[in-house]
Amino acid sequence: MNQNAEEKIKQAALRVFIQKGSANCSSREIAREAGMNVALVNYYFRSKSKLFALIFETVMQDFLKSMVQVFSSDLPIREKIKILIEREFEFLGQHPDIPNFVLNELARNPEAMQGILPVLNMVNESGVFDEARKLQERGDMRQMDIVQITILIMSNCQYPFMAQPLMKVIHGVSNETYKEHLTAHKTHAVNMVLGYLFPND
Amino acid sequence: MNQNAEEKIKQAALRVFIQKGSANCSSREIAREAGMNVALVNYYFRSKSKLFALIFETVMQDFLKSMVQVFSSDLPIREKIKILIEREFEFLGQHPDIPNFVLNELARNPEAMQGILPVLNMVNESGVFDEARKLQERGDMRQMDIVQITILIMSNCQYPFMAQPLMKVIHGVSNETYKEHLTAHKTHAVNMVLGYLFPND
DNA sequence: ATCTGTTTTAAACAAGTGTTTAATATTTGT
DNA sequence: ACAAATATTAAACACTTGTTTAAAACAGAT
Repeated sequence: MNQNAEEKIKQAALRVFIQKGSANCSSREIAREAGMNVALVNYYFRSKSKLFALIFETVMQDFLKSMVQVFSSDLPIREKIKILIEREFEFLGQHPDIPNFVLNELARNPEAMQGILPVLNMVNESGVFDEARKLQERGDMRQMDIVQITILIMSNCQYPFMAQPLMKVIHGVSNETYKEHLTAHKTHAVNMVLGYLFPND
Repeated sequence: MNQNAEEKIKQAALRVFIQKGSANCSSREIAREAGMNVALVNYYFRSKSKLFALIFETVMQDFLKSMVQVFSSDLPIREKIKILIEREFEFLGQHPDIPNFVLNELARNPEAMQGILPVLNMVNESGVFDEARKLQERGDMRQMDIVQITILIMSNCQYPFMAQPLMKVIHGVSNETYKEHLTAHKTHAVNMVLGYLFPND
């Protein structure tokens, strides 16, 4: 049960932290979810905040891993963005509450950012930003700050998943039909974003 | 100091709840922020959860008020959407952390939705959804489920504000330059959304 | 000035929080 | 088999939580 216990606690912490947030859950709840004693949580991870920092980094890595993978490929940038959006929708289909979790934690305790700087550097180092800038200089891509392009893409990928509880109550749709809306929305997101970023096509 | 105290507590609660979330703050913190005793919070509002429900409803009303106002006007729907997006950006510029607050609370404790159903009905009763459906039948607007149109618009309005902490650390920009990006982004949101919803223009 | 109702406070309550300690159980190496 | 190291537990620590209680301060009316 050696590594098993540590891993069980990690997975329990992942579930509980994402579902409830770092502040709205207790160490005992994580231990209970893992089927273990409270003291064991601190035995392996020293403190609740250290455990959270670890989980948060893990989530950010999973969150950005497939993104960087797409960026590092040598596809034309149109394809990169298309695949990026499609992968994002696929990933978020399986982990729909991660964007809310990440943005909320970042908004509420800004110190959480310190631990994820190396993870975020992977994105910068992929060179995708420079690539886009070159395309813009050639006039193949709409003149638009890279920051805003990032916002544009992520808005149309992440928000649809984050807004599920709100949309369900506004339009009175079930979980299943909203999932159908999400898969249909993927196409709209791809077409709209690509159409706007590359108006010459 | 009669009504003054009650109002002071409400405003303090609004600030604290939005900044920290309903779970990550204490009644004593709200009382301290209002310059008063803890017991007074419960004297006026019975319990922390009742106070939160009240604040949450207030926020949702402010959040949707200007939206419904635009919907109820008799402008052409293109103009409605344009003005809607611009107002949304203006509103969020002054209350940038409300979307995160709302979506997070809705995601974490779904019972919070019960109290806001009447507020949300204002949107349905504005008739804007029916109006869009008629335009679609005439072929003047892209065939697209109303749910997805809602998602499309709100994504490009709200997410840019929600993602500020993440974007700041990804691109290493300051608060001021990000604000400039946001105002510039408003134009992109309007043009892209309108261009996609009304491809015949 | 006294009575009445309202507002405000300090103090206490039980329950839950993160964390530590010291004792017990279990595995590991020899 | 025994000893050392590791894993796990129950119990306690001081502290914060939401809420209640009973007393005090305050107001307005008579």
